[in-house]
Amino acid sequence: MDDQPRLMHSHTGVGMAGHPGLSQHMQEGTGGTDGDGRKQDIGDILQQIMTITDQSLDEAQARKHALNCHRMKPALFNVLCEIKEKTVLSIRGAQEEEPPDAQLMRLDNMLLAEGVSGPEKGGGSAAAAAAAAASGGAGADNSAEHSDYRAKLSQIRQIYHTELEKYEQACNEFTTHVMNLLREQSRTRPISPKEIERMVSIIHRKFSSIQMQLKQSTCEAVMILRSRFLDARRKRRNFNKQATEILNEYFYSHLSNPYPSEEAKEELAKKCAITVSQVSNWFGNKRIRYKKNIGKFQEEANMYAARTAVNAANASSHGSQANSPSTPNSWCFYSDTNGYSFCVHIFSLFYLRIKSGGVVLFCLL
DNA sequence: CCTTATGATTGGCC
DNA sequence: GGCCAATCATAAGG
Repeated sequence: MDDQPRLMHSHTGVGMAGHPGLSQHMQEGTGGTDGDGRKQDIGDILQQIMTITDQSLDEAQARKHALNCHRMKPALFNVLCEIKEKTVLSIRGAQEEEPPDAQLMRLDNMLLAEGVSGPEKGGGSAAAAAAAAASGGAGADNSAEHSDYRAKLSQIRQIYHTELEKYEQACNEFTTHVMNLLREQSRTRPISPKEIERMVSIIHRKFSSIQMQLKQSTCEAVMILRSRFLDARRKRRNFNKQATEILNEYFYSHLSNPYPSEEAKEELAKKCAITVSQVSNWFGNKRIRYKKNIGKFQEEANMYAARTAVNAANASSHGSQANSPSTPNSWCFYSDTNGYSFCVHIFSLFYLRIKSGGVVLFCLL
């Protein structure tokens, strides 16, 4: 009963900080009993604060309890929370909404693509596909390397997941700890739930930045692993003979304009079991190397021209042929040192004599 | 082991 | 973004 008016009084005093009467009292220092009493109060509070550490725990608890139980406490607390929110939260509240981090998304996508962060699967299909592509579709002979690669990848994966779990656990622990602490303090300090929320989001942001570092280093590890095991340049494999023949056939039958369209590239890629970019690489290399030394490729050019001619002949004589028109088994191809190419049909008396990419003779034996 | 062949990469150009 | 030219790095052959 004695407490309440004093509290009310001091509250009013705070609320009327700009009141001339109050400042006058402060400046006067000495004088009226009213001013003295207030000064006494402030002095008391200061004294209490200064000696708070000297108090016994029980005493402090009792004081705290008394404070918490005060009738005006909730109302005052709400007012303080409101003021705090208006002054502090409104300033920083605006830029709370953070856009989804592009860098983080990239890392996530990569980890998913490499089969590190996604669901467990037989070695990561994307990586396996990349490996198969890098090996020129040949496969089989480097399966040992692949299993080694997969083992290393799953090792990275395991480390990544345990670390991630550790971080998450630590984050949760820390969050609940801080929340409990703030909740506890919110009974005596003006801490609104919104502020607790804010603090939690700050903690989460801190931890997610740590997580991002983990993701980054995991990505780096995967990249190093990839470059070690799957770098196509290091693990170059020649295309198989059939693929090379298909590509050469196209090249020499389009020698005047050896630039396959995107569709043609896709078709060739499918036929050769290689990627479209490998087809592009092949044609790029072929064009430049052919141009550099046409003489060297003359023989090859003749041979493929002969094949094309034979195919055309076959097509026209037999109508449409279902079985592999590119390399008819019944034809044999030869070339001599003069740059002539021959192809002989084993059941007939025809042969082709070819030079410089064109059919010179087509005659009976 | 040296040379050649060949698929991939890189930097510059348009 | 495709192409060229130079280059790299490995495969293959002798």
